[in-house]
Amino acid sequence: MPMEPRYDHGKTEEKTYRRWEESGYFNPDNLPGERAESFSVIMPPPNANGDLHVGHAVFLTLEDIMVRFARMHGKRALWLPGADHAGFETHVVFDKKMEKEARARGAHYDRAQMSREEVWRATWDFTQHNRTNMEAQIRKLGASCDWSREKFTLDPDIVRGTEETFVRMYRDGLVYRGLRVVNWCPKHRTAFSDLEVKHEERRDPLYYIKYGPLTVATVRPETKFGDTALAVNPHDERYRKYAGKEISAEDILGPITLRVVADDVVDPAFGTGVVKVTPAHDAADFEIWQRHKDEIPGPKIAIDETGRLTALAGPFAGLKAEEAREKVAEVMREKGIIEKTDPGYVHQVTTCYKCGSVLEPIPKSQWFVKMAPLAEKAAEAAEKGELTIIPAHSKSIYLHWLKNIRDWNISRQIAWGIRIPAWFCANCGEPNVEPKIEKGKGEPCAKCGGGLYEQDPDVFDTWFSSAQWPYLALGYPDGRDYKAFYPTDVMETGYDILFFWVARMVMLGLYRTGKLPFRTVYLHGLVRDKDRVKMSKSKGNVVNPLGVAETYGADALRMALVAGSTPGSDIVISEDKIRGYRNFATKLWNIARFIEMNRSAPSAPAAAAGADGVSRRPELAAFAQIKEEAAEHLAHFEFHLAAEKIYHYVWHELADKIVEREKDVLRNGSAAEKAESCTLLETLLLGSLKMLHPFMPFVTEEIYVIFRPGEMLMVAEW
RNA sequence: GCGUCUUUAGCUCAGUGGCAGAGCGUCCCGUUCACAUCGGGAAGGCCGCAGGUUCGAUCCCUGCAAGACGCACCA
Repeated sequence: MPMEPRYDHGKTEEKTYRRWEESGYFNPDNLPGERAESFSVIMPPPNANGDLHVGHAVFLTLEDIMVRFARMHGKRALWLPGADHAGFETHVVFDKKMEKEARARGAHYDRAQMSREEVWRATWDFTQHNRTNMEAQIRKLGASCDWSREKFTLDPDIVRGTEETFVRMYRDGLVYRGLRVVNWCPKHRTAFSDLEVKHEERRDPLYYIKYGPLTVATVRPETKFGDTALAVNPHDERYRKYAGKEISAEDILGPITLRVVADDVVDPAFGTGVVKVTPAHDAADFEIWQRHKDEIPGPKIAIDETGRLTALAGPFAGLKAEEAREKVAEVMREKGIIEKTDPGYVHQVTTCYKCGSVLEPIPKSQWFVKMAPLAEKAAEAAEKGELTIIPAHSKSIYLHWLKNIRDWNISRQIAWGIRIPAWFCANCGEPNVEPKIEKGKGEPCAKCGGGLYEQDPDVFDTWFSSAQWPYLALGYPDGRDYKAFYPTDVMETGYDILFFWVARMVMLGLYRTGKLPFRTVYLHGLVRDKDRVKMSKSKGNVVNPLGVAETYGADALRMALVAGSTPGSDIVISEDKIRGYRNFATKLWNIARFIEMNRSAPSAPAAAAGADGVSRRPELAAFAQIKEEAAEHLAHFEFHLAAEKIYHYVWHELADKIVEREKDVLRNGSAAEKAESCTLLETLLLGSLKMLHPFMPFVTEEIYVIFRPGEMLMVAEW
């Protein structure tokens, strides 16, 4: 049957994927032949809260290339797919969806009107629906992952494993309950880890406020209702006489008395060299209090969880902190307490990475992971070279972070996630991680002897369970897959989650399994448009990978994402580039069509007849050279170099030179010459298809089956 | 403040211690040919700047400049 004059990806991609999937070869257990060596990659589970975006297409392409290459090299290749419940991320997406739906009904959505169980159930349904949708999208891009092993991050065994890790870490002293000033978002009403905050530059007035004989410079006069002390540097001659003494002052709500403590963190050169200590609303001040607990009072809550001033603020109670600022300053000015105001002070504020709200530091008891011992081992693995990070410079970024690490707050005040398996005594509030608790009853409380408990309402930071994904998804500790495929070979993901995810997987993997979860980390960049602008929905410059795959074919998109993109640097993509690779698929199709027409022409002798003469042809040696170089590039994770080399060979060598040269032979040569020519071209074509298959799996498979009916390129030898 | 990266053709990016590359764009020519989703050809570069190492540097080293990003409790 002659080949279609045009390659129509729309007609064939879905069919081809189905053929792969039905073959069962995505599952390493079903692969043909003896396969002693295994190769495993865990897919970063996409968030089950929306459509795939082009960033997903990047990692699906790169990982698929690795896996297909390994599979074609006779390895037991496993690529384990998953879906992420994505705790807080999904919480936010879900809220937006509910708000939108409520607005459409002319109603108002209020999460507080729903019980925890209702929220959970609705979010569950939402993610399961998205998950199905997402799986179909992953298939469209040609990902050869083993669907029979697919995991969800809330599968019972994952939840159990995560809880177990928490309990073990608690016993080992690596998890503790601590009262800290946390990063609190007054809009989302939850705390965040230090990674989830953004620092933003602001220009605000700096108020110089009189405290009796001393003056303090601050940008937040509204926090003064939470003041419990003043602090100066112990070496500051100007204030030595005040250190350790109390000062009295006329303040906004009447006279106050504050003790002045001496502390090294105070920079004599900044402002007046005197700091007001507000332990409830500033992390640094909280630490000053911790160092001077015997001398000064602890946190006084002047701002609540909604970001409004409390009763401590007297007439200002109920105002949002930012609204109150200038009002408080105004009254102080009237009372002559403000010495001066410097209007243009540039400083950093921490904001919510999701909504941009200025975060309100407030003191809360949360669960923290003690990072230093974990980080030390994670750093050591990279320093010793047991863990390779690509690109190499990422290693210094990784190490820099690990060496300056702070403890990790893993408590989140939302419903969607894995609930923390900790209990508080109903009587005295003492936290307890150990007792066997059924329906709130357990062993007597160690502190007060009570036997009734309430479970911590908080859930884990999603990254706490994600950090355990490689070994939990493989069935640690007893699973067959864990034994066969752990440690995995490569972790391929974006550089933007090096700390969030990669470093933490290394830490918890080492902690729990004693082994690195992967030997190599490959980091890809962010996708940008052709003007180098980061893609975002609000800018309207997003490339929808499914739309592109629809228009130009998944193969074209894949090549466009790989070619010209070096590891760790951002990926620039444009429609022109994608179109270029669509043209390449067409070119390949036409090369094949030309060869196919000639070999099946009535006058053509059987191709095999010319085989003897072909083996000596210089084109074969040249091809072998190209193939070796491409393999070398792939082995070194230089996907872009391999892609370009193969592209260049197929178009500018095979098509432009070899095929053109052979045309003459095919028209005018003897029967033997024609046969040799056919064999040569077919050999080079099939070899090229194999080389190219990991990059452009659909079109190559589609052509291959025409030449080798009944066979499958996916499991051919590379 | 600490750290990382980038700087190469009009644009977006590869690359190499020994004549500087691709895609797109531009210009010219070409469809009875596998392919106009194509072919042939052309123009276009102080490889950011200044030093150093070297027989030789776009590449290695140092400094500088510009830009991007990450980390960070100066109120």
